[in-house]
Amino acid sequence: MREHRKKPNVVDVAKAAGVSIATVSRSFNAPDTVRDNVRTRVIEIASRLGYSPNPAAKALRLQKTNMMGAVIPTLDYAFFARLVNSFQEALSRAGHIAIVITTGFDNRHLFEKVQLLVEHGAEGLLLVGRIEDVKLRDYLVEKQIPIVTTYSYQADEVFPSIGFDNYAATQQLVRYLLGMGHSEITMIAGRTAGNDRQEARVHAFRDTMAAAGLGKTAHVIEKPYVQALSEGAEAMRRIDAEYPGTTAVVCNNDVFAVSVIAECRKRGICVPEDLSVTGFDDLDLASVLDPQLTTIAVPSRDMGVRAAEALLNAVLHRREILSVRLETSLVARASTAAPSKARAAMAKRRKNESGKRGISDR
Amino acid sequence: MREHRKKPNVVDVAKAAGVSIATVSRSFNAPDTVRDNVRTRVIEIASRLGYSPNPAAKALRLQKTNMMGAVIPTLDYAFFARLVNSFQEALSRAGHIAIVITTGFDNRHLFEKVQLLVEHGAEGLLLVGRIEDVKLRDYLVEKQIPIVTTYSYQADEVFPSIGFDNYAATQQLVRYLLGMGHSEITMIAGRTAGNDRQEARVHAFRDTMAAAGLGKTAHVIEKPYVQALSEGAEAMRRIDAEYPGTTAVVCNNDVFAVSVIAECRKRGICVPEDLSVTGFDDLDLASVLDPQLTTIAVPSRDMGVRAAEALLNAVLHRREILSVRLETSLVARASTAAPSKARAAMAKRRKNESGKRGISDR
DNA sequence: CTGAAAGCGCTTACAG
DNA sequence: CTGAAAGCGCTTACAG
Repeated sequence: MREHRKKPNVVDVAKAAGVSIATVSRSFNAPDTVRDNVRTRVIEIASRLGYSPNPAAKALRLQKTNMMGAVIPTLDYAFFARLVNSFQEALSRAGHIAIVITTGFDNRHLFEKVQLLVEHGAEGLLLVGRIEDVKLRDYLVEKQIPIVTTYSYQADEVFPSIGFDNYAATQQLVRYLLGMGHSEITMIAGRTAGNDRQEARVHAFRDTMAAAGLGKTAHVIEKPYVQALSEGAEAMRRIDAEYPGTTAVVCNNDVFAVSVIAECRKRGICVPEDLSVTGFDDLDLASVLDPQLTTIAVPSRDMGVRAAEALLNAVLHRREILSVRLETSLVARASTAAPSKARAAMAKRRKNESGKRGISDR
Repeated sequence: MREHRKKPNVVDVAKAAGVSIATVSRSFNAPDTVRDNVRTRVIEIASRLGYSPNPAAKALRLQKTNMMGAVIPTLDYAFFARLVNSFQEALSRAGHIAIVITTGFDNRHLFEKVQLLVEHGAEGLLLVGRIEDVKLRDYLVEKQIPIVTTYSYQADEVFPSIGFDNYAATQQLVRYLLGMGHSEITMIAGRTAGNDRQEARVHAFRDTMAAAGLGKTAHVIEKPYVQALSEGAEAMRRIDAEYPGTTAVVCNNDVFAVSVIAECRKRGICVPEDLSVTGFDDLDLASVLDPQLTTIAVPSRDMGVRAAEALLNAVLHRREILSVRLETSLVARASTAAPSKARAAMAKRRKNESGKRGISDR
């Protein structure tokens, strides 16, 4: 007996209550302009009929959807899940709602995804990282949609960013390792193509090593972010084979680091005695691993909340969105230590050899 | 010079192209009913003007928003993030989009959250777990919104569910431990109040232990899901103090398990030699921990995809949503082993004592 | 192939 | 305090 009743609208409620549709509307949206007993009856009847306002009609009339969009690489990586979670929470506190879509780290379709959100009514947009696609940039400027890019802070950009300085964070980390006495370091980076955050970190790494006269013993292995849990291990095997003098591995996310540490365990390499390992992001798990992970703490929650607030202010009060540079911090834990004598010696030997052979990683 | 141009609509495009608004609309929505050169020009002009259809107007006219809602406890737990991720991916493949909202594990406001989604245009809903709130149940029935509850499979429910059998999964796990020789086991459960999944697992645990004549040495500690990473450790400290005869700890999620293992390390308790530990969910990290975690693999991705498909079929083709019972599997890894002799002896001693003292956990 | 017109369900200025 | 009416921006049956 599943009859398909048409859902009731203002007209139905008005008829049932013996008032005009204006009064029905006002009973909900301007309660104090309606006589008490009338309002009470209208609301009573509306709820009995199972009335709820049609969102599309309301949005059309009010020119307001109360929805913000977020396009992110994936929710399967805790960092982004956390970002979206705080974004969404902050929005819903203001009666707004988040519509979210993922790119799967494939920015070729970023434009499409953005359009999809806009065509579904997003009034503002949270994106991740710098927008490289020129057509997308034009589109966003043209449409004048409030937008904030998160993750990387960048001055002098058309679009406001709420993020942190990836270069500085990596620099701090590398200097920390150098200070401990490491001289041959390998970075496991995500894909740098079209990814300003990874690019910045790779540059910071190379620059900092070069400044210390260690340009020759600064290696970079690029790995996709997807399947990070197996890619890290795979990278570790390459390090063992190609850069055995490495005494510290700088991973550009915590998941790579976890994977590297697991692989080390398998191979009998002790962390941090034989090899120091660092992560990036400071996911919750970083502090329960064995050894606990030295990493960069990144304000993911803060980014989400601030992005939400900025977009709300833009949409609600026409307020301009200002870029914000948030701080990161180096969290020194147990996965890093001074290189052991033996390893250091090996590193030195290696360094000389590769110097002779003129090996470079560029 | 940020003039605020009104965004162009069909009328603007029509004027600019010298056609009627009907032709503009048709150029996009029924291209082959418009003469080639006319259509080309219209589309050209539309894109030059930066036209894109107003989502609210379209939704109102078509009575279709192409949006599905998901209300979940949080995105900060990998299990739910994964669920939503696959849900959202499957939806967007069909040109639909997900709007998501979290409850923060507080189901008191579930009804509000559901309403928020509906009032923003959700045409179908993914929920987690059994719906206890009677008013919410009435509301959903009244509104006839396609809905699927995920996580727990339940026959004989008004609302279709796509999930698995929590009771059976836990039963399998406990039997596995019993088969190894464990006789005193403690379960760390999430809050059972208003949570059918936790309830089912606690029941399965008690029943299975009782059936083995071990009702007296089956302990349950209830902990909130939030901050699972510290709650697990806290629970472990209680186990050490209150149930020292415990030789196996059954954690109702992997994060509890990780936390327990970390606490054990701190206290010099060897896993699995001194203590077996199991998880639930089989998060990615379960296989890179040390020791690797014995856990229950749960089809979170599959749930998300199937929920999306079911809702799409319901909305697009009026197809009825059928409940689906998915399989879980026990993944036996290194965090479980037979109890050591010494521990077993201690467990036995403990058991006798508590038997004498008539201690029970009910 | 194209256009004029109706109507989706609201809210609100205007009039009373 | 209340109602009649306009209009938000679309799509589509109808007529030509």
